[in-house]
Amino acid sequence: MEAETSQHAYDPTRYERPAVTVDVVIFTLINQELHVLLVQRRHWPFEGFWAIPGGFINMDESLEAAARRELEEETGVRDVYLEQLYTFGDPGRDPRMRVISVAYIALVRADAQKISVSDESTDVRWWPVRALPDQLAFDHEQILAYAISRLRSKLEYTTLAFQLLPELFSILELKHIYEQILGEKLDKGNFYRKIKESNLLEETNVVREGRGRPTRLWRFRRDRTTDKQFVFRWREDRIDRNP
Amino acid sequence: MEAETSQHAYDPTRYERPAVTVDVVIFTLINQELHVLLVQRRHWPFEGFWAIPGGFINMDESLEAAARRELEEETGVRDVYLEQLYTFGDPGRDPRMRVISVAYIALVRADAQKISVSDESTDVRWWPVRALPDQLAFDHEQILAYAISRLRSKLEYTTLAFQLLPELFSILELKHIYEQILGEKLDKGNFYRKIKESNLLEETNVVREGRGRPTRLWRFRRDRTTDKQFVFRWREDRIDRNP
DNA sequence: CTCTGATAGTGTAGAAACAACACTATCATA
DNA sequence: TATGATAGTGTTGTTTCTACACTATCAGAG
Repeated sequence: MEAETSQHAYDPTRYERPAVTVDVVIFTLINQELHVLLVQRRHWPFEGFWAIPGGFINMDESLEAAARRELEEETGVRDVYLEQLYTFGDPGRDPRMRVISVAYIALVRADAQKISVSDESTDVRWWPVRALPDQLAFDHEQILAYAISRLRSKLEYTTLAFQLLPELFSILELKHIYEQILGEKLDKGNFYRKIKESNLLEETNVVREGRGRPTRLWRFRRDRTTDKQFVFRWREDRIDRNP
Repeated sequence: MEAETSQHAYDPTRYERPAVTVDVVIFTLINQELHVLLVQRRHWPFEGFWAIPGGFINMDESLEAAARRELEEETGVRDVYLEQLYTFGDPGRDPRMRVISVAYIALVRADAQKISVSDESTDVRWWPVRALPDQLAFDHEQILAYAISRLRSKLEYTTLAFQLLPELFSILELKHIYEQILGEKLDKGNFYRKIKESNLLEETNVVREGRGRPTRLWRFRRDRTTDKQFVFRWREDRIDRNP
């Protein structure tokens, strides 16, 4: 039921309204390592602290559209993977006013990482998730921790990882991403088998020359005619608890 | 970054704000069948339509507190399982104004199901999820469908089902819940083994007399010293896609 | 030209998990 | 004491997982 918990029919002036923002946790791979985009705040509160990029929603755009707008403002990237993460709305999380923040996760390809500093921030940069700033603005540590945990757990039963790779890639590069995000080593042979059997990849005849034997490149099969789920193993931390 | 996408430092009057509501999809078991609580709307818009209970958030309560308040208003129940589901905020989902709705899932025990009609609704009742009203108010069909799908997928890798049972229950009652929510028959022997091996249950010496052999009752082990994940199988629809 | 190191990719065997279903156990009541 | 009903266990063939040994193909060193 919407807008009618009160005793009488709706009166739009009766309720004080919180502000609603959209924050976007933007991940990418740089040198095979998982990074996240943070902006350094110019103003009070949390002046000088690093924060997850975000902003107010417009009244005529959907939440996802707002997230895409933010994403494009920060990175110039369109058409990336975007997923709603969670909505954070504790009173007092912003000292200025009540703010409800709908958090999104975005995955940006390794080959599209130009970023731009806005007027509201003094700096923008990619931070490796293994070495983040000590403190973030607002409750953004909590948001970021939850985003990383969600990313890990989703990686195991979705095709998310492909969103981080360029069009063509080798199977061992893919394995490297999994190892990065899951934070553990995977068996080469078993990885090969699983990814091949999953039928998620399409072989190309592109080959990359390197030090050893030439590397066959593959692309993600987008027609989704996959035979099997692509799952590594059952893991405790698959459980995607709320924050 | 909060509240600072504009060109200058924050001016609270500059932005129009959406209304924010919390909707709670409340599940329970009645006669071993999964039911959901819906209220029938008294006023425009969607007068006479069934809707998910919900209401505006207060400025000084957290989102979860608002959800618990709604839940208690509708069912008089406290201390139930409550989880944030998703935030729905498309413009136009409410004809009166822009409404952002944070949806929650609640699981209510089978033995606590008293409900009360509020002034805003003409009726409240439990609907079996297998036979819901044809049309719901607002975008509530979408919310409800997503809630059911989330419930199904979470059931397989969490201990959610225990939230629907009374303190003591038999293993076959538990199996019945799983069958209800997953919508498929499970093998008795395999279920026994899995649930026993999971070490999630604690044997009691309470026995229920019935038609055949007496039934041993169990309780959910809350100390969480579980050896193993409790998982039925890998299923396609485990993937918990966004709506 | 052949050795070596580096990368790519395959084979395999033991272990564990799964699924199907047959089987035993214990009660009430006819 | 037979029968039906519910509770609970055993068993077996199949699939999946994991660890790790193995083969393959290249560049460059000697």
